Amino acid sequence: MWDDNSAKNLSRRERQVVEIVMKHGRCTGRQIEEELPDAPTYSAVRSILRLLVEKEILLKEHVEGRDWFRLPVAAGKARVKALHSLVERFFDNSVGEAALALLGQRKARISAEEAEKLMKLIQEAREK
Amino acid sequence: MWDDNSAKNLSRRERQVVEIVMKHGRCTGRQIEEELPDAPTYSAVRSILRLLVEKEILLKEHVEGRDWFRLPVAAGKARVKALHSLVERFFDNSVGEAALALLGQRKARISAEEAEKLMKLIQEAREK
DNA sequence: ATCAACATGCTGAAAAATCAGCAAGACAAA
DNA sequence: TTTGTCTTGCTGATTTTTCAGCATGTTGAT
Repeated sequence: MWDDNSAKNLSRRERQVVEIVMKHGRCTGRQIEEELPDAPTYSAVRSILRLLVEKEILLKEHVEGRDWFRLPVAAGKARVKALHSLVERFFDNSVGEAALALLGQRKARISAEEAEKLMKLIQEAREK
Repeated sequence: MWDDNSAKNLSRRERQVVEIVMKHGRCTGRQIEEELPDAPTYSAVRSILRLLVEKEILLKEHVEGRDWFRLPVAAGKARVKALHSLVERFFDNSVGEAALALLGQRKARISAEEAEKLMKLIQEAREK
């Protein structure tokens, strides 16, 4: 299910960094430094990033004198993968149950546009 | 949002163990040893379990001469928590986006009953 | 009661992860 | 050019995690 480069085998800090990158799509080292809980020095952040790039878990692009880090796969794919894994592990592969849990949260708020798209998806996913 | 006992701050091995426990609801040390990738000795597994219990991330029940480990919260709550965490981490807290990703999967199939409930939830979550 | 086959907790060593300091490169302004 | 501010990679020390060995406790069969 998960190969060795997968998020499953990352250390705590590595995981935190990858999650930040996932959230934004792409980040600079400084951005990560800001968002990291109990942030260490920028040097330390760079060390972790260097490791992650070496392991090919992130890739680095040098643009206008700055390094940008992002996932080798499209962010969208990575997210879907994470979601899929969670549904498998905790919801016995039931997309419906997971969706219910997700939208059933009291503070769940979605835009009108999203609501419309969701309605359409539900119709499509509905078993005939 | 997350206190120090949260899954967010677990080390690699700790996380792996907690995930196995989550999957089964409750396990013995031997079960965990079996399912752990690159499993170390049983002693090592016990050490990790001892740590997790100490941190109150798992709790231990002694039944018929064996220790059983499980989550302190009910499985249902743990699921919602995991889902919530994923939405926070990967979807920038957007329930709508996560729901779209979830239901947008090609193989997503839901029952008519679920579809109905979901429609209702969407109406409720929709921003006026 | 004795033995074998388990289970368990503790301990300290080994390995991995984390981190700050430092030197150096790029760039812009003075 | 010189200065100041940003960037980056590397290094090795510190801290955390991981692990196996060992002593002890429990269970159940003979």
